[in-house]
Formats: sequence, structure tokens, C-alpha cells
Amino acid sequence: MAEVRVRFAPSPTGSLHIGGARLVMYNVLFAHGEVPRLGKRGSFILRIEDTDQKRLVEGSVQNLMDGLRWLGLDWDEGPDVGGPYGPYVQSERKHSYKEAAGHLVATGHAYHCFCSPERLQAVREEQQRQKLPPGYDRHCRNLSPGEVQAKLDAGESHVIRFKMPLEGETRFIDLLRGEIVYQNDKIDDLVILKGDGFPTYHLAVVVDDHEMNITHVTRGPEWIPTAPIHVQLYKAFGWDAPIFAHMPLILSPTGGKLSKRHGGVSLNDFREAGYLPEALLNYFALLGWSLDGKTEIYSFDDLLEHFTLERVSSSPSTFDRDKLDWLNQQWINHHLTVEDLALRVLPILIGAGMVADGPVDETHPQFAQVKEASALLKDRIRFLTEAPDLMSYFLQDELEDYDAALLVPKKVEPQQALTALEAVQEMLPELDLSNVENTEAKLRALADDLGMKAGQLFMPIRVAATGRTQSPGLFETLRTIGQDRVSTRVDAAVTKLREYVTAA
RNA sequence: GCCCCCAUAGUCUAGCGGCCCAGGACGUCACCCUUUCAAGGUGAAGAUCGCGGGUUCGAAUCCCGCUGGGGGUACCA
Repeated sequence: MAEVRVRFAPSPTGSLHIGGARLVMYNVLFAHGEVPRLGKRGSFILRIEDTDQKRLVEGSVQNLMDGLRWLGLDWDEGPDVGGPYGPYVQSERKHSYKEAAGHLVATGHAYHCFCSPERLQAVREEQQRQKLPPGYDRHCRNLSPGEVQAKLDAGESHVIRFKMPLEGETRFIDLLRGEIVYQNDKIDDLVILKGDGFPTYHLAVVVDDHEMNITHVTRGPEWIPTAPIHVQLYKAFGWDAPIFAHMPLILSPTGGKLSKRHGGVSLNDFREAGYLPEALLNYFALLGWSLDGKTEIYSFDDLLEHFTLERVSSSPSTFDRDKLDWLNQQWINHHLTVEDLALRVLPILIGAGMVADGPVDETHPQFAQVKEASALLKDRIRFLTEAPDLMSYFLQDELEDYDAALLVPKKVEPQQALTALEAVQEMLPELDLSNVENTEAKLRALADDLGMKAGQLFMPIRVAATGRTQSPGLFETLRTIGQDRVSTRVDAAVTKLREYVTAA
């Protein structure tokens, strides 16, 4: 059975950008969805490209893997789970690159370059002054073997550069764009092995992708200009090149790459802001891909069933926070069970000190309470992080202080509101709040007796019970808050309103 | 500067030569539902398919040029 192998190869230089997360999703959907549907085996590999020792950020590999797992994106082979093609960290594969670079020198496809950074800098500045395309002037390309040996013997520091063909063209197929052609003479002799013995990206990807039997190379579009170099490297090694698929970029609303200025860009930011993995994946799918132009809501399973790489758009798309927010709300309001919502909100409530510390599952002592609150709030919560605020009057005995003026609805006199609330106070002991229908009937009748519109009576009660002018349905809210707390709160509200009326 | 990629409403997209004087969604506005806020329902505004040339009986769809946007141009990935 033919095997398709794809990989995500980030450099551990910080937190995972959502563009990277989307790329991983595309890879997983391809390897675990589209490929199996075609009757082939698909594998997704995670590889760490840590060849730039200067930019490494401690902890970013772990952070990256945590983030991907949180999204539900898993890999078949990788630094933590291992696999037949390990190691999956480039700094541990150094010998392969050195050997490969040496091989290219031996076969005349690469050469030692002894130019100093200062000389390169000077060359570049001169080119800019003359408005010439910047690039290496191939100074060391034609050094005689004797000269090279002498410099090596003298211990001069050096790098290895790839000998790009000086004429002809390089063609390759991009899965999303078709054939792309580059003129070879426009392409530089790039460094493939650095002075510190580490490979540059160009050598490392080619060697690793080949050694790991990668069949499809997916990556960001910023790699298109260097793809012909990679193709030439494959050729120089005598290897078959993989299929390239340069995925579209995510643009910021102001144009250009998505950056920190526009809220978050790292996966962690979204996680902390109360987004669901489901909503994020759904949004990633909608951004640059569509099944039919009509369907908006996709579960990950739906995507596994329908996603195809060929339908990914080749044009970049702008990140639209509003649409993501809408999707998040859609997922919470309509696609999560009450139980599930309660479970997801629980750790946030614990973190906010809204409920006691305890196990983050159904055995938490207040789980039933959280679940009840979740049931009522499910239709109006947009982000999980809103839970502590929206649920506080259900979960805490004490109400946060509120302005007495809120107890007086529009077009109602304070005295009238007070009279109404006092009537409610009096009726409360006879009311069975657990019976929602009955509560509603009684309170509506009371409004009639008082000569008020139902809404005019309900608002003071709502504010008295919750301290807010917004809440879920009043009668369910009262039932969930419970008889005793409602009584206490109405008492407090009556006192508060009396003071307010007197003062006025 | 040079090289490359991209181009349908503010945004994401459907469309692969006639079904499109362009469909869906977000956002916006209005109305309905309604005890508040959401959710939900209905509807409206919003695109001379970036511009100009071709090809064709016929083009958003194919070709060329231009313009605009983006990317690359490192001993970073």
C-alpha cells in the first residue's frame, strides 16, 4: 500500500502562531482524512527544526506540543513519541547534514566559501548603491583546489555554499498553483552549512524530508522563492523531489502578516481568551478552504470526511476576528452539551475563585450547581472566560454591589418600583420557586393587580435577584438561585430601594 | 531595484465558458419573537466579478498587459 507522509517542521523560537496551527490542521486532515479515503496510508510527522541555535526559546517545543494536543491534532511520529525515522530533532541529526554537504562538495555541487561577514556586507551595500540585485558575488566559487586546501589547512573559518546552475530554469509543481518556473541565473549560491557546523534550513529540510520519506511538503508561501533551490538540491543528491504545496498566508486586517498588534496571534492567546478548539479548527477550515460555499459549521470529523488539499485556496486571506467569535458562540450555544460546557467552564471558575478548588470533572462538589448555571447560560455565553462573570449570582451567596437605580425600570417611578418589590417580598414565602410555571403565573397576576406591565415588574425582581439588568429567563433564574437566596436578596433590595427613594 | 505569488461586496467564500445583470456566511441596518440580554426567524443595504485589451456566438470563468496587495531577496526559519 502506497504511503503518503507529510510533516510539520517548526523552529522552536516562541509560541505557536495560529498560521502554524492551521498548517498542522491541513496536514492532519490530509494525512488522516483525504489520504485514507483514497485508499492509502497517511502519516503525519512532527519534526523540530532547531538549526538556528541563536533563536531557540526554552520550553517552546513543549508549549507547541501542548497547544496542538489541546486542539486535538496528533502526530504519528515525533520527538516525544518517536518513530522509525528518528531522531525528530534536527540538532540531533547534525552528522547527516555534514555528511550530505561533504558529499555535495565532493561531487562538485557545492564549495567552501571563506568570505567574511564583513565582506558579504560590503558587497551587499555596494550592490544596493548601484541598484543591482543583492546577492553573493560567487567570489569563492572558482577558487582552485590548491587555494581551498591552503585556506582549510590554515584553519580559516568557512561555510559551504550550494553551486546553483548558472543557466537554464528550474520548474516544479505546486499542488495549489500549478507549475512555477524560475530562471537559475536569478538564484543565489546559498549557504547550506554554516560556520558553526549547523546546516541552514535549505540543506536540513531536503536531507530530512528525504531521509524521512516525506512525500508532500506543505509549508508557508514564504518558501516559494527558495523552492527551486530545494529542487536543485534534490537533483544534486540524485533524489526524487517531493510534491510541494505552499499553503496560503493569513493576513492581518491591516494588511501584511498577522501580528501581535491585532489581539492575539499565538494559539495560547486564543486558548486563554476562552475559545474552543472546535471553533478554532472550524474557523481555520473556513479561512482558505470551503466545501461548497454554503456550509459554515464543521466538526473535525466532518473535515476529515470532506477536506481535500486541492480545494485550499491559493490566495491569502484576512483574519476576521468577528467571524471567529461568531463561530465560538455557535459552538457553545448550539453544539456543546450542557455537561460539556460545565466541564470546560469548571477550571476557569476554579481559577477565578468562584467555586472551591477540586477535581476538574463531575465529581467536583459544586458540579451540579455549575451544570445548572451552564444550562441557563449556554445560549448567551460567547467565550468560556465569560463564565465567572455571568455565573457569579448563581454560584456565590453574596451579590456584588449594584446601583439601586437599576431596581427602577424605565418609565416607572421609584416609589412604584418600591411598592412592587415590597409586594413581591410579601408574596415570596407563598411562592414555590421550583415551580417555574406557577411562579410566572403568580407574578403576572401580581403585575396586573399593581397595574404594571409584566416587564416593569420583572425587571426589579431580576435586578434584586441577580444585581444585573440582564439574565437568562427570570423564572428559571429564580428557581436556580433558590428560594432562600432569592428571599435574602429581595429583602436587601427592598432596603436598598427604600434608602434610594428617601434620598431622592 | 530584482524575482515570485495572489486578485469576486468591509471580511471569509461559491463559481472552473452559457444555469450568474453573481449564490452562501460574518459584520451592518430594519422588523418579528420576547420579562431583560442573547439565541432564533424574516428582510434590506452592500460587488460596474481590480483596470484595459484580446479569444469566443457568448467570459467572473481562457490569454496578454497594467494596477494593487502580499511574499522573498541572511552563516533566520
